[in-house]
Amino acid sequence: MFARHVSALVFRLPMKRSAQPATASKSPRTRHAKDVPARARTQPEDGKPRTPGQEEGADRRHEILEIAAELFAERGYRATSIRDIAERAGLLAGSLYYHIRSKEALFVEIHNTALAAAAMRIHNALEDVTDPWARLQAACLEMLEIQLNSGSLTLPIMNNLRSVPTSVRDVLIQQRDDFEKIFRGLVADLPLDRNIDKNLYRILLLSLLNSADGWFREGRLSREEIAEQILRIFRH
Amino acid sequence: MFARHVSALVFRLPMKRSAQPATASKSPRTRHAKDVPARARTQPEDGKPRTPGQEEGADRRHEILEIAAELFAERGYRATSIRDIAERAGLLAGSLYYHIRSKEALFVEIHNTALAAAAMRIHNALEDVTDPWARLQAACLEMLEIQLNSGSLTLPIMNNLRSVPTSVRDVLIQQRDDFEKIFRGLVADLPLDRNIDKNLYRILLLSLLNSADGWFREGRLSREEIAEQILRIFRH
DNA sequence: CTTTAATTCTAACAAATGTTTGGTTGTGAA
DNA sequence: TTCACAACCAAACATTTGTTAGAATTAAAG
Repeated sequence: MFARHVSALVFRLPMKRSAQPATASKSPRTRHAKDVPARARTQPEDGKPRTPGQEEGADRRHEILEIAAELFAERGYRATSIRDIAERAGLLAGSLYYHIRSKEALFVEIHNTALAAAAMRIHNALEDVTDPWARLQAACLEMLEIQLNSGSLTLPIMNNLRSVPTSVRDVLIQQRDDFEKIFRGLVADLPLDRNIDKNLYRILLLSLLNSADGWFREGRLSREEIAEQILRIFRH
Repeated sequence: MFARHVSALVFRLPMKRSAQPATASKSPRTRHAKDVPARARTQPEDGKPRTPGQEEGADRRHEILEIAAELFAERGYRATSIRDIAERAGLLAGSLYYHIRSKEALFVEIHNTALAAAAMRIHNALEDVTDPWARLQAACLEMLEIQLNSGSLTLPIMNNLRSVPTSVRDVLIQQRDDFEKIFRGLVADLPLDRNIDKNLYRILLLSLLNSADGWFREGRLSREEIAEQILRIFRH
C-alpha cells in the first residue's frame, strides 16, 4: 500500500518483474540466465550507485527497495532474508550485493526514505487546512492511508524495531523523533484543557496511528470514518 | 517487569540462577559441569514434564519459561535464539530440549500463560469498583503496570507477532481475542455518545495499552497519572 | 553399596543465514 | 569488431540456527 504512495514521491515504479516462475524454489542451481534482462548503470560507491548523466539507471534499485520494504513490513527485519528479497526481485542472493552494501544498510535506507516521504505527504495534506481540529483530522486520515493502502511500507516497520539489531535501531529512533515534530506542532495549536498533558496526548495519538495496520479490519469503517471517530474521541 | 507480577500468579519464582559467569561466551566447549546443580523431576511427556507426588520439580521449568519470556519480550521471537535462552538459564542449547518440545511450543505456552495471568490480574483489580468510568480507569492502570513493571513479558510480545511464524501466530490471535472480551464488557457499560463506535473505541484503547512499553518514558508521569490522563481523553 | 531416574553435557546434524569472489552476459560506444 | 562496463550468476565461505542422540553426571531410594 504504502509502496505505491511513497513511490510517487521518492521511489520510482512499483514491481515490474513478476517474481520468478517459482520453478527455482528449491534448486536455484538451474540455469536461468535468459529471463532477467539487464539495464545500464554505473558502479556502486559507498552504498548506492550514482546515476551517470541522466537519472536513468536507478530504476532497478528502486524496485529492489520497494520489494524489500514490502517484505520487511509484513514479516519484520529478521524474518526477511536476503534470499527472500532476491527471489522476489528475480535474482540470486549474491546479486543483491551489487545494489546494496548490507542488509542493515538496506533497512536503514528504506526506513529513512519512507519516513521522509510520509512526512511530505502529511505536509501536503495539511496545506489548505487552517482550523486546528480539522488539521489534526486531516493528518490522522493521511497517516491512516499511508499505512493501510495496498502495501504497508513505512510505519508498520516502526513497530518491528524490537527485532532489529540495536546498532540499526539507534539510527531509526532518531529519524522517528524528527517525524514526531509534525504532530507536536499540530497538538500545540489545539485549544485543549489545561489538565491534559499535550505530550502524552500526542504520544497516544501517534501510537494509535502507528499501529493502525495491527487493528484495522477491512470492510468495517472507512479510513475517513475512522479518522472522524478518532477525532470525536480526542476532541474536547 | 511483568515477570515478577505474573510469577506471583502463574509461575513460581524469578531467576535464581545468576546467568553464568560469562566466561563460556565464545567457547562453550569448556567443562563447567560443577556450577549448575540439579533437581529431581519426572519424565517429559507431550511437552511439559509432570510433577511426581508433590508440586516440587516444576521449579526449573518455570525459571526457563520466565527467562525465555523476558528475552522474547525485549528482542522478539526470531531475534531470540535457543542458545540465548539456554545461556541465561545456565545450560547448553541441547539441554533445553529436556524441558521444552520446540521453540514454537515454548513461545505459545509463554504467550498463553502470560495472557491468562494478565486477564486474572485485571479481573482482580476490578473487583471492588462499580462505577463504569472508574472500572475502565482501573483496568487501564492495571494494564499499564502489567507491561511496564520491571520485566515486560505479556503483551509486548503481542506486538511482535510479525516476526512469529504464521503457524504459531494463528494460535495466538485466538487467545488475544479472548482477552479482548474483558474490555468489550467494560466499554459496553460506558454511557458513550451514540455517534461513537464502541468497537473502535475499545480497539483504540487496547492498542494504546498494548504498545505502552513502546512509548512510556520513565521519570515523566507515573502510571497512575497516565491512566488518569487516558481516561481524561477517552471520557465524554 | 547399588539401582534408578532426572537432569545436563558432548557432539554432532542439516538447513538457513549474510556475504564475498571471480566469472559470464548483454549492451552501447569507440 | 573491439572495448568497457553495468548487471547478474555460480559457487563457495563462515556463522548461526533449531534440533537430536547418546553418554555423563547427579541425587535420591532401595
